[in-house]
Amino acid sequence: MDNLKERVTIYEVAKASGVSLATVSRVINNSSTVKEETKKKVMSVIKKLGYKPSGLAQALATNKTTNIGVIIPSANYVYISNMLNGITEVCKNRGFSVSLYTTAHSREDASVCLERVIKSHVDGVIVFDDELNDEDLEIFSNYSVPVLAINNSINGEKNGSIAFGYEHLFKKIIQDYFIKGDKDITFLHVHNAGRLLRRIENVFIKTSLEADKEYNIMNCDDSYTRTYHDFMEIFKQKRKMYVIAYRDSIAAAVLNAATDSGLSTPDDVEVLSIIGTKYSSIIRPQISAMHIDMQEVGRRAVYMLIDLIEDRLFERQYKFESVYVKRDSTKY
Amino acid sequence: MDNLKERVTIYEVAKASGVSLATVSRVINNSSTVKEETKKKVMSVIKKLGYKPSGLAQALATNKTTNIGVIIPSANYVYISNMLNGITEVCKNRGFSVSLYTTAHSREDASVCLERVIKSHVDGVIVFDDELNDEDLEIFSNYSVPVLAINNSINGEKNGSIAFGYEHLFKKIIQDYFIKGDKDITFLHVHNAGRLLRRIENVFIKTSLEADKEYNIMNCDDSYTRTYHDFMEIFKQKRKMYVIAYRDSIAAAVLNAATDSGLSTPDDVEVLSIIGTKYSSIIRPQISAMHIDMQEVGRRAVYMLIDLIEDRLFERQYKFESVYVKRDSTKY
DNA sequence: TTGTACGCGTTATCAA
DNA sequence: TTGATAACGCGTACAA
Repeated sequence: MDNLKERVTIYEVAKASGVSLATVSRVINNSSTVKEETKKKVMSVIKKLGYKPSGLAQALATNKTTNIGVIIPSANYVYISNMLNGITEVCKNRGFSVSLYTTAHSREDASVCLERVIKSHVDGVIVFDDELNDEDLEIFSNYSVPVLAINNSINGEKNGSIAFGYEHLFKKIIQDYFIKGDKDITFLHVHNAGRLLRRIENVFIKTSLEADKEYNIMNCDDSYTRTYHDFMEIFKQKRKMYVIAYRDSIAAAVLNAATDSGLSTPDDVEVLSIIGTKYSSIIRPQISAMHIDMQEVGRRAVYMLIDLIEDRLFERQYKFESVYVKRDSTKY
Repeated sequence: MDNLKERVTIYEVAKASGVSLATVSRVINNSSTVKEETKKKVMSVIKKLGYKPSGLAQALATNKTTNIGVIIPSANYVYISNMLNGITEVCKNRGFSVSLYTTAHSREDASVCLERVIKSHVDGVIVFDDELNDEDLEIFSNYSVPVLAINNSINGEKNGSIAFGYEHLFKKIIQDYFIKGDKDITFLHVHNAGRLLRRIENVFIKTSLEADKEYNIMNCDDSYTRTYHDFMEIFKQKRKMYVIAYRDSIAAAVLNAATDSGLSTPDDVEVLSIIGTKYSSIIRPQISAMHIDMQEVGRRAVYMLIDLIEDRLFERQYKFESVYVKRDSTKY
């Protein structure tokens, strides 16, 4: 047991196989032609010594890390981990490794996070954190790090973006409900849940005003338990509601509270989830929700980013349109 | 807009502030004492030029990357993303970055994955993938990379491990049910779901034999939809079952199928989920499940790994005991 | 086909 | 308190 086994370097391989380190380098990179004989010899020495090139030194020499950074607010949400899975899948196939950075909704945090990404020399960054603004992201342009922004606008030569089409569909759902529905609509406002929610909230307000309808905005914690308890109270008084929730777990809190208060869905209480996941159809009653395949978003993001890195991304913008799946939590 | 802005190096900072690069290095590392005056000058130049030290070059020089690798089968499961969140949280506070590697249940994949981790020069690895065996993990010892294995045994000087206490509790639950329960128990066997499930399955078989009870093992896909459909068929014939599912979504599939087949829970159908998450209590009927706080596991893993890296981890083993929470999907 | 020598951006060990 | 200078492990012109 060598417990202080030092890393084998290219130099030792060279010495052991009686060639120069340049030749070893050629062998491991399959670059210029090396005589078959020496190649075999070198390879066998590499195997025998268990030599693995240092990614660090390679990166320093080539100015490429084959490492991409992923910035997310938190790894804790289902739709984010779906996306993460798509990202890691493609990265693995394309020979990139993934570095994870979370901002956790804190502004001070964000700048520290960005600094670290710069330091780490990633070849490119996928940003899925709409609390980061253009100014924040500009730092990447300053260090010429390509950025692919998901659900977040960004300008610059070396950047691309993936947009989510929620607003248009959302507006249609609301308008449709104004025509056919029989309840006031309550929008659950979550503090610090990102700009996407705020944008949708604005669409909600605008659409309501245009249709000359009553509407309610209600503050709500981003926690299943708290929301459940809040609605247990609310349902003591209000017995008819159409509630718009940001995510499935919040929607489930409302639905469970309704059921536990003896209300029926969708007759008394209707709930729409904005960001649907697989849990939309697992939870009963099944939740009507808007869906975007986040795993596919993750995959696409990597494809685009790699093209960006290799300077051949021509379509800088990509849009994922959401799909509305009506289930049992709403009438329409 | 400089769109080909080169990275500023320590050398340029030195030149611009009229000192040697050694002094600049001292300033950024707060190492040996630098005259306050020159220090200020250098710092202002650093700010003006927007200099950020290259993590790569630092790592090469110091042989420390402040980067840890995390190996997981997939990012797509709730309990894994919970753990991931704990990991990233602590890493951020301790100044480490996180590189994510997934094996996705494929053996060929695994070795490629391990190679990459070695190449990337991480200071340590957290392995949460119980399909990786000791032999696989030995590669890390060979390159003296400290490993913290979660739910996976590992030996060696530079290693630590976190174990999950599921078996003992599970055995008690089963034995208890044999005494009070009124149904045969069916264990859902998922192909390739890891050794944890296999271990628990073995406990199940052994406990059943000891108690001289009937038991059933049933093959099952790791998919909500498929399992749901399978059980819709099963419930046409069998009307009384106690089912043990690996995770919440599978448990939910059984429960929903039961409900949709007109069966009642827990009178007709009882379901136990082995790895409970927050969805255990969101899904209705609420799922009786065994729980381990995976976020805390993630945090602890990082603490232990960093201690390992810094050679001061004295308690090499840590065990998280699971807790059984009886909810509405079982009688006991 | 192979080897020499320099560069990548740092840290660290000497002297000064 | 500072400045040369040698590592760190590799890629790559250029020369041979």
